[in-house]
Amino acid sequence: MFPEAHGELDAKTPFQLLIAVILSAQATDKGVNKATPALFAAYPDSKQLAQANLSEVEALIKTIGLYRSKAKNIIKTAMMIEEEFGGEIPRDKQLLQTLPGVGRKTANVVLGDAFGIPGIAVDTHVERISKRLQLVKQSATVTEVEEKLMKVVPESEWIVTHHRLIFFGRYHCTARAPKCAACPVLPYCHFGGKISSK
DNA sequence: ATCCCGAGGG
DNA sequence: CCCTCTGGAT
Repeated sequence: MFPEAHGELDAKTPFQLLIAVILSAQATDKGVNKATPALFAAYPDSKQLAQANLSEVEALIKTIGLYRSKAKNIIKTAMMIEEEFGGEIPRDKQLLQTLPGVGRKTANVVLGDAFGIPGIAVDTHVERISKRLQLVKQSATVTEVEEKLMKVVPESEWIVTHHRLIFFGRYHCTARAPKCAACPVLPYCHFGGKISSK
């Protein structure tokens, strides 16, 4: 079910992963992982969450941020999984994106981490690094970043590359105060270690 | 382009 | 205090 290395989100099933990824928008994995145990204890699967009370779900995920829209979205998503997809998570990017709260990035992560389907999800880290290393121009959209990376990286390594970029972005090439002095790819970086931590 | 939102880091 | 976090919908 889970082929191998996935992200740092805690989830026992594809459904829980889907919910966790929706919740992770503009939030840290750590923050999501703090809230999901209680959430999944109360609503372990789509059948349970589809019948959940809105304000109870809001209370459970409040600490994550953006909780009002996220509570509404995950309940509606659970309802759609039950009613339109027979209780199964669709293994298709377009179908996944019909679920509320699921966009291009979330769909890619779920397909890759739950089903091993190759793709490169462009999140804030991947976008930042691609631009600092000038793989794409500063004004590039997330879609352009995704296309560029898929062209440069062989398909068999898309998922691994994605996770490496995330890890690099989260712990080294951070948005604020990146650790340029100890950077392995400093010679390839346009900024050459002088990113003003503005 | 803007809104939604709280927690944690620097 | 201000910035950032595996964005998505309007």
